[in-house]
Amino acid sequence: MSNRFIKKLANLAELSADDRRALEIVTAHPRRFAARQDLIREGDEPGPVFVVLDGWACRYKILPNGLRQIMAFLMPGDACDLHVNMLAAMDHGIQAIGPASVAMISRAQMQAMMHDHPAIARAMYTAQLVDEGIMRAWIVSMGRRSSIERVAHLMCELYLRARGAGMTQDTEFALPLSQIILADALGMTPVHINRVLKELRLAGAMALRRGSLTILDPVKLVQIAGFDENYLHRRLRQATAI
Amino acid sequence: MSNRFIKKLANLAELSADDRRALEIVTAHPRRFAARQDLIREGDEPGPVFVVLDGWACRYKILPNGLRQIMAFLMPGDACDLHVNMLAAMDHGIQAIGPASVAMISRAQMQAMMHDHPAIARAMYTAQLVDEGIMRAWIVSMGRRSSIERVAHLMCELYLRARGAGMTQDTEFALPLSQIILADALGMTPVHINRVLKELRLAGAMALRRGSLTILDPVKLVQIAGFDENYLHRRLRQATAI
DNA sequence: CGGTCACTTGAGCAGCGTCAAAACCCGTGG
DNA sequence: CCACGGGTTTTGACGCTGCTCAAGTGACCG
Repeated sequence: MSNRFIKKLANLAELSADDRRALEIVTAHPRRFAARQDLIREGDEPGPVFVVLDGWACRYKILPNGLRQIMAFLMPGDACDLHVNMLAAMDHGIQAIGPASVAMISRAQMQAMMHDHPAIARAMYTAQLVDEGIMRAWIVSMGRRSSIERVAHLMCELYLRARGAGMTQDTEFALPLSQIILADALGMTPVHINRVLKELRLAGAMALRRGSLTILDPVKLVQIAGFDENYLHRRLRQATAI
Repeated sequence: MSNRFIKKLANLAELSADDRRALEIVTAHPRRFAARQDLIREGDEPGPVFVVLDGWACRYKILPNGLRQIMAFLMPGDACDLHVNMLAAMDHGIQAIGPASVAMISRAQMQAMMHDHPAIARAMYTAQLVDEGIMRAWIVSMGRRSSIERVAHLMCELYLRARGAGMTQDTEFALPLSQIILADALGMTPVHINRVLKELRLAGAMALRRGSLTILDPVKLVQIAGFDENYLHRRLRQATAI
């Protein structure tokens, strides 16, 4: 029975039974985090690599004036940077959004595994590239999209990512993000998020309520967002030599 | 006589004479690009790793409606992602801003060099982490800073990065970016950029003109920007094992 | 059943965009 | 050397998107 991490990596590279076993071992003893608990804080010295197995987390930063900006969502299956611990201090925090279960893989473990399992290494590097693509897409959204386009675009992204981890049923999936969290991620105020969600609902594009998102009209949603899934790199280069 | 790339990497790891020689070789035959010429376009298959030796470039994306968003500046010494060619297609373009000189290092060359020169590998990975930190800082800026804060923050960043590559003299450095380019990078309109630059000039914080930026009052500029240099990781972890 | 938190809605405002015109800069060619 | 032309910079007037402030409703939990 494989977890979300394995499922996600399997989308990015061909994994042998042996590879899967190694991943099982390394994620066997996750740690539980409470809602709003920090996995690591800005300024802390980086430690193990985090892999979210269950629940959601986010990377965030608090400005001097108290405003918060979320820079990435980590959903089940997502890991954070491989090489962080070359740095002396974290430049941002990572926080559980709801209760979450997180595997913590030491640098040594990680290195051994990637050395012994090239396919895993390949998948991890690819995942990292996709994460960078997502960051760039966020920059584009914040810079050049209107609020309704921004919200629609994020929902398209999260839906596809959730589907990649096998977390969607049909047109619906669990999205445990409050409007406050969405506001912090999209650089808006909660009240404006609320109005935009209403507009999207009335337009018949999507409906977000009580922790789950329903895509009412995928075509319309994609069109509002100006969404192009290129950057998620679901179609990878075939047979990459290491 | 070492180039900007070597100078930058030397800030990130202890480089031996041998390491430096390897870097010299691999950057010995740069290619020249004209202003506005693409190094690579969105949709293209990724090829060699680019290293900007002279001039500036930017990562960018054009939206369906014709708007452009710049997601990163590459100044002399900067390289682009190590592992890109695991992906089938670029999700963004890279373009020279003015005339530029760019080394193109093949995957094979890069891998051999990083294998034979662990210090170079370390420096490259660290540079990559810093670049990610910069992207996150841009997200924060776009989401939660006012236009004047955003401009001031970018200038602080560019000044420190330029200094790291030895490209500043005292309080001034060459910044060959038009107001149009700045607008595309900061998610604003050129006319508003213009007004903000005027405001910063009148406030006695900084003056940008004719391709060069003068910091008039560093303290004031940093204060306006709410700038915290953490994310550039100029203080690295000591003696990192690989 | 009361307290806290998230959500919802309205009214008014301001930061930044739009549109437009003029001044400037610089390379080019007569 | 000067006139020309394209791009950039500058400035003004006006409007819209999204923020602020405020009040009220609903959901969940102890």
